[in-house]
Amino acid sequence: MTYMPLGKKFFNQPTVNLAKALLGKYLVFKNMKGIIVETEAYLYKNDPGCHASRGITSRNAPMFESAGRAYVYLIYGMYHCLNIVSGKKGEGEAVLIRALEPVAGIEIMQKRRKTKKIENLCNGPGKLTQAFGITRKQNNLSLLSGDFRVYDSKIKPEISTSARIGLSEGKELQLRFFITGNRFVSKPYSSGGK
DNA sequence: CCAACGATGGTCT
DNA sequence: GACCATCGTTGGC
Repeated sequence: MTYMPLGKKFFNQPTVNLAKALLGKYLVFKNMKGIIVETEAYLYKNDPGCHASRGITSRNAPMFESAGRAYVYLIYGMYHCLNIVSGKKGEGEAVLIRALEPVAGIEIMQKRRKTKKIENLCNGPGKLTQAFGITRKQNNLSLLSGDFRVYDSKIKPEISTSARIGLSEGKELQLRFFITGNRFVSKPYSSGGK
């Protein structure tokens, strides 16, 4: 690994900037590595789709911590979603990691995901946490030290923007970002987002 | 190809 | 008791 892990300064940029800046960077957890190819921003102001929009609760408390932590929660009783907390302490903002291009630890991911197909290992928020073995044990963990980090890269991706996926509120906001044309970006489910 | 549905459990009202 | 920042499967064309 020739690149450096990113620190405070990187995570402290405004949430939308961070959501875009994360594209093309490496997410590293233990022996697994992937290139971030799809993110969504969740804001504290005028964003009813954000978990933090109705104030602090026991679930969303990590979102109100300082930038650079993991916020991991259980969704639909069986999957986990990984966010990176951003914004100022007390605001309640985060970036959802929605898809990765697998780089290392692929055999473990294939075993956990019960498929050999590389494109199907990390192309969705519930899939990438399953592939990486990320659960609520990683909730509120700092990415500023230890074996859970974001590494810099030289990749300068072309970025596309769209509405976020799967929300019942805040659907109109254009806060989803992904690398244009990347084949590891999540596929929309035909049942059409609720 | 696309549309529909159930699994499954924590969190919030 | 309702709601979910999801996914795999099923069934029709």
